[in-house]
Amino acid sequence: MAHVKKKESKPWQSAGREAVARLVVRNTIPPRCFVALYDRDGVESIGLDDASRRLGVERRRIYDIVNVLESVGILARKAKNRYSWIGFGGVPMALRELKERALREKSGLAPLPAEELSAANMSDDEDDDKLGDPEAEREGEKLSQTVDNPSDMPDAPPCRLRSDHRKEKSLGLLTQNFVKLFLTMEQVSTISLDEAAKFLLGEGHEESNMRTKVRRLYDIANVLSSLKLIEKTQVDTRKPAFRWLGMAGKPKAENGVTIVASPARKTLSNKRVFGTELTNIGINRSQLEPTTQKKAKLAQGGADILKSYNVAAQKQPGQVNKSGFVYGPFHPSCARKQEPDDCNNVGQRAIAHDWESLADSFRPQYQNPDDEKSITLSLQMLISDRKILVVDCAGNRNYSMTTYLAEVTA
DNA sequence: TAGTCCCGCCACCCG
DNA sequence: CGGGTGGCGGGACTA
Repeated sequence: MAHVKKKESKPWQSAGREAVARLVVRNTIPPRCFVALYDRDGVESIGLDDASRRLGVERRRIYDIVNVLESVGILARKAKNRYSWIGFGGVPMALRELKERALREKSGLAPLPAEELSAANMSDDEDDDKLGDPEAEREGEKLSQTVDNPSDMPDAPPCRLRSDHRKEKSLGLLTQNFVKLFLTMEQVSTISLDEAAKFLLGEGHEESNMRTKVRRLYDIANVLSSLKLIEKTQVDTRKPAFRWLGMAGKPKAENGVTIVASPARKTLSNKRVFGTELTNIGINRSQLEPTTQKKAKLAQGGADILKSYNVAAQKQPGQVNKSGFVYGPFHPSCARKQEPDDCNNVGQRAIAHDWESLADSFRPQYQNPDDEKSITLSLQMLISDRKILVVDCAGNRNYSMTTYLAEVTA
């Protein structure tokens, strides 16, 4: 549709804008901040307004992030302005689903049941609920935004061309297609955004389309990088490429304890040799279907994807009852006001695995100044699946940092 | 200078 | 018509 935009340059956008001014105007957050905010116990429902307010960014930015997160199974849309948090437990199944679909697309097999609903046949709501739980799906019927057959003629063909066009260019679908590229390429371990754009755009694309697509891929890649699903590598001096990490980017020891990576080595220690991850399947990239054909096949809702694990993923074993913890001497009101890209104080579990950094940056305020002397935060962190226990130097008082951070960011 | 990505306009859709 | 959503591309910034 390529609407024509005539945007006047804002004064603060002019070439003479100072760097300081840009810092003030800057209105984005790293996606990891979003995840850091919500990836913990007790988070089940996410409001976009709430996210926008708590992260201090404009709503528009939230849309981009949640669309990508939804595409990889971390979020599920429940209703307008509301998402349910699935967490990283939802990623493996979402990836499996994507992989399976990519395989079927490649082999020309009949689509999965959910795929039989092409984007053209699917209402927005079905699409929205593709990652949702059964509860949300039932709710979806009430929230239906169907655009099918808006006319009064029962036999009239559905009129949805524009929405289809919009949908097929959606960031969510682009994310899934981008991920599928990783899941189906074999002979190369990395892919540049230019390459990805060419695959996703197909032949005969204009330069402007390419630029736009690459812009969007940057957006997506940044989110996926923050999730540690991919990592940026430098193929040559200028052209970066991205390598698939998959769930390998989320190290877990066999006993289920999250491995702590130090800030200095985390970018390396979290790596996994490409080609060994479960999600990397062997398909020659050259065998990828023509993009036009692929688009049609990819335009599916996948309403069955996460139904089964959605709820289960939110309640993982090994969790400690939150009520079993008591607050330490910290005052929960120590606000999380730091640099926009500093999310450590919001608490992270699976994205950064950077607990040491978290400990370093954690600066609690003490209700009683004497406590600061008596309680040295050695921050031994006993990490269960979703809990961090902060043990004081005496070793006899445990505080739930997760609980604490929940309060801080509330 | 190419790569990166912030930023917000505005089209689209629905109630 | 208003509000939610999000595609899109200009252009500032960075390496």
